[in-house]
Amino acid sequence: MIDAPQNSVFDASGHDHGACIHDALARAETLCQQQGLRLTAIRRRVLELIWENHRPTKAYDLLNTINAERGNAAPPTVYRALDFLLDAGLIHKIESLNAFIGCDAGHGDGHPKFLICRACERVAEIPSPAVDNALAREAKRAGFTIDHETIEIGGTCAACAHRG
Amino acid sequence: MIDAPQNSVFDASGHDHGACIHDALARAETLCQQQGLRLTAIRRRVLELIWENHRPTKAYDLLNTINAERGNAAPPTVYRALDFLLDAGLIHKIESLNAFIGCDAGHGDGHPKFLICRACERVAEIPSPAVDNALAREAKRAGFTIDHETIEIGGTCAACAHRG
DNA sequence: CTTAAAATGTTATATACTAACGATTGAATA
DNA sequence: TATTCAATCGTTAGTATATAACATTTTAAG
Ligand SMILES: [Zn+2]
Ligand SMILES: [Zn+2]
Ligand SMILES: [Zn+2]
Ligand SMILES: [Zn+2]
Repeated sequence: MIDAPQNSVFDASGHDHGACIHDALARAETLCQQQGLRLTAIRRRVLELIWENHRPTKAYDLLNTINAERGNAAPPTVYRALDFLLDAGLIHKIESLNAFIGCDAGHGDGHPKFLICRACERVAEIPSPAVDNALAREAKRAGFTIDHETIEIGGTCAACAHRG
Repeated sequence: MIDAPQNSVFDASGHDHGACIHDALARAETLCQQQGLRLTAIRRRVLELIWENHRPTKAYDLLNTINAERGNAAPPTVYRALDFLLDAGLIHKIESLNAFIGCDAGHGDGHPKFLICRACERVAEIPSPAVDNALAREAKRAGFTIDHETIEIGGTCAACAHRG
């Protein structure tokens, strides 16, 4: 029997989730300060909820939580916060799930790419210069100028495959 | 001044659209015969409308057209046809647009990949073994088993860039 | 302070999709 | 050919996702 690979992007062992959330928010604070953006209470709370979940999170789930806490949120409340966080690069939208996930900067210099496990719903944001380069070549061949890439790979992570 | 490249996947010059639609439907008929699938009137008409449009087409636009023609279509009418066509591999869903486009078999042996021009809304389905291989390597590194790939590249096609 | 821009509250609506169930069609087979 | 059973379709209703429009509040700058 073979163990799931260590160092897998899906490997959650040794994940201190409290620190994970804290770090993500600290990064957000820093980025907003640097860029002169305002991480208001709502925006911060939405980002925090997404990181607490640490999975692709639906807008209306956020809405329900916010409403339970503050009682007066309508869809625009959440969608505006999400738009801000998207523009700031603090979250990504997973188009194939209509859901949002915190950016862990895993895309590096390139475009974001996601491995999405359908079993555990976890998502890994992976860098891949090789993929970016291959796509850049294809685009060039077609005379196409790339603005944005949606790359979402669905399947099964090592832990879930191992688990059966 | 540089002309847009010929042979671009976006190059529509010399495109006989009547023949294009006809060929797509003929391919669909053949495939369904081979696979024992039933290309019913509704399914055929939905596929035809998508090819007539030759752009990512929204479910409710199809619904409105069908309703104008037959008067009695509800959302399930169209969504069932779309599900059938998706399962048969005759169309693809563009997740980032919530829209559907005819499969021109451009994905070859690999997973479908799309270049999507935001200016003219045209879509090119491109093969790219290099991209597939690079993604396969990334997945293997993570111990991840791929089921499905959503690869949608947004930007500007050569003709639109050339046009200004 | 005053003021203008940004952010939020609020209501309403648009768009995308699915569940459930009965009616119809059509291919297989008795 | 009559039976029958599964696939397809019609219909109603409801859920899920997202945005438009405008009023009010908050914030930062002058
Ligand atoms: Zn975490
Ligand atoms: Zn998993
Ligand atoms: Zn055509
Ligand atoms: Zn174009």
